[in-house]
Amino acid sequence: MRLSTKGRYAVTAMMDIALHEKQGPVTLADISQCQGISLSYLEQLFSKLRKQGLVEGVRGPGGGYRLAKSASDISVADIIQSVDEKLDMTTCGGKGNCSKGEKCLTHHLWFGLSCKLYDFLSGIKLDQYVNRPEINELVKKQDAQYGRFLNRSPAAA
Amino acid sequence: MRLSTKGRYAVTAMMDIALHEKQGPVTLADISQCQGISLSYLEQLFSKLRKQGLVEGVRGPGGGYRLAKSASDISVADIIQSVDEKLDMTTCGGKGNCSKGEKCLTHHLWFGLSCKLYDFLSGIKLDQYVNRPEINELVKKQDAQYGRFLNRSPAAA
DNA sequence: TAAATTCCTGACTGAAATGGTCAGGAATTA
DNA sequence: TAATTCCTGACCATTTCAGTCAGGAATTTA
Repeated sequence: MRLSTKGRYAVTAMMDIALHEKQGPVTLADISQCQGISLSYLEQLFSKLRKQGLVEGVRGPGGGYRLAKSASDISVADIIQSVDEKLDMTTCGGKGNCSKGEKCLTHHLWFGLSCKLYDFLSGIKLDQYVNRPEINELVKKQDAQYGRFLNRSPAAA
Repeated sequence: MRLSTKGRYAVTAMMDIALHEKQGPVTLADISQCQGISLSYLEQLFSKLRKQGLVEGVRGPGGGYRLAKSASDISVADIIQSVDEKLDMTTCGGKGNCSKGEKCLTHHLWFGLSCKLYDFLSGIKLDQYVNRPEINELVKKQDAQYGRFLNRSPAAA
């Protein structure tokens, strides 16, 4: 199992897109500036997110990334697994052959922990935060601050 | 937040001690052999666990490490925090000044996630696994396999 | 058609964390 | 005194993190 800032960057970026779904595709350049993440690093992360079918890219002016499924179908676990590989803490991958073909002493601990952690993170979907009033306040304020979506044609949405 | 194999090593080692509490102090050499963790690396981890008051060392022959509190008072969160620093996923340390003095877009997400994750891992105590029959089967089998606690004086316990 | 925009890919890099090695000292027991 | 075990600190190879750079492909707009 791995849970680092890499996964946090990915979730943060996905949140940014989810919060601006109505405005059409979101550019990585915007996310980079507003969330303080290097553009090239974002490109690496989105390459993985795209391959996992979480986002789709739109090229050309007015393009960017948009969610490939509904925000209610994208969980934190999905995102972290896309960039961080796995949420499994057993050494045996759940097979139970960790110690000379048998389960090691801590197999039950790690297996149970992995399952619960996965269930927990799977239960947190992007849309749970999109419609909160206090967050939408923040979104408006910060979009104005950075001048996002000012010269965008309405057709893009 | 960090959740890597380092924390898993620490929890695994603590579990080993908890499972052998009745036999007296457990040597790092035994843990190293049975759990497949480098002895010197264990020494580094236990230096931190000791400083956090989770274990106490007993020097000299017949020595080793024992739990400094009851197994029911030691959680997975305690152990991971001892070696891995923190279980906080916010960039601001919970202060809410992540974006120019205000909360960043994902503050609520990370703050809530950190709290829930901490509650979750805090709820898992070492003793939950010690008394399970299927685990005690494993312990006996593996202790025999490695010849643990054979030439130990009863006084040690 | 030309230019601008944006995604997309791959190679490369410095810094940090991981996981481990080694050497040696301190306390305790036999 | 000798053996055992904790304890400390320095050191090291490898991997991961996070970012840079260069350049190409698709698309839109002028």
